[in-house]
Amino acid sequence: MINYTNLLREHNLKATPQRLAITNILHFNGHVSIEFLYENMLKKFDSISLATIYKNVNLMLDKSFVQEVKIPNSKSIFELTKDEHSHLVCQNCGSVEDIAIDLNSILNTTKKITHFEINSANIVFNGKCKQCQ
Amino acid sequence: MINYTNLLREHNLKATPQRLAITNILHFNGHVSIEFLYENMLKKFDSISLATIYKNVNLMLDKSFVQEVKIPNSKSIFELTKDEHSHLVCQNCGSVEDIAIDLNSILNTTKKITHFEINSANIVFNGKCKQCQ
DNA sequence: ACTTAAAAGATAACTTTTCTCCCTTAATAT
DNA sequence: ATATTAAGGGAGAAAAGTTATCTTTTAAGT
Repeated sequence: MINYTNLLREHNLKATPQRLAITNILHFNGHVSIEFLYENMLKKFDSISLATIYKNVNLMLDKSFVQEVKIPNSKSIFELTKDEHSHLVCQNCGSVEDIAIDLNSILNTTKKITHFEINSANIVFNGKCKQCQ
Repeated sequence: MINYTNLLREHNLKATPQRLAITNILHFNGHVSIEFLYENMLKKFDSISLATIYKNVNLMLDKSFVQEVKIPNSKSIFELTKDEHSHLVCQNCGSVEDIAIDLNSILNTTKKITHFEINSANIVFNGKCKQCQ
C-alpha cells in the first residue's frame, strides 16, 4: 500500500479515502476502465455512487493526476500520470502494458516529411501478450 | 467523383446511392465523425435516418471497407481503409492528416524489449497543422 | 477543537449513442 | 423484365454514458 496522500495534495486534490482507493486501484491494476473502477470501489465502499467515480476521474484528469488512454476497438482506460510511454495491447485477452521506448527517431523522421509542428506521439502496439501466445 | 461501386461490391456491399455518398464524403474529407457524416448526408438525402448511417458504418467496418480511428481527447473518426499509415492531429483546429512512415525501426526496437508478439502499431502524432502554426 | 470549503451519497435526469421493428423501396442476379 | 434479397426510412426505444441537485459528511487549515 503506497502512500499517495501527498501526491494527491500536490495536484490540489483532497486526499479522501475514496480517492486513495481509486489511486490504489490504478496503481495495482495499471489501467482501468470506469466500469472496472466502479466495480472495485464497490468492494471497499458498498454505497459509493457512480457519480462519485465520474466526479473524481474527471477532476483527476483536469489536474493531470490521471490520463485517459484510447485503445482501438475497446473502451477508454485510465492510468496514473507517469513519464511518457507507449502501450502494448493484447488482441486476445485485452491486457495492457506500458512500454518505454525512445521516440526521438520516429519523431524526427516524421518532422522531416510533414508541415505539422509535432509535439508528441501516442502509440498503441497491438499483439499478443506472453500468456496468450 | 470517383467510382466506388466496384470497390463496395468487392467488399460484399451493395452499391446503393447512400453508400456511394458516404464513400464520397469519406473520400473528400478523409476522416469524419458519425455526426459530420450524418449532417452531410442530410444535405443529399433529406430524409435519411441516423439508423441508416449507423447500419452502414457498422457494416462497412465489418467488411473492412472503413476503419475507425481513436483520437485522444476527441470523438472517433472513420476513414476509408487504405495502406497502413499514421495520423497527425492538430491540437488547435482538430484537423487530421494521414502520414505514411516506415514503422520497421520502431517495431523492431519494441520487439526486442518486450515479451509481446507485436503485429501492428497505431500512432497518433499531436501537434499543430500548417495553418494553425 | 472549530470552521469552512470540498467531497461523498443518493437519486434522478439528461445526453448521446446505438439498435430494433416493420414496412417500403431498390439493387443485383437470372 | 422479373424475382429475390438486401437496404432504406421512420419512429422510437433501449442502452450507455455522464452530469446535476441537494443533503450529509469530512478533510485540512487555523
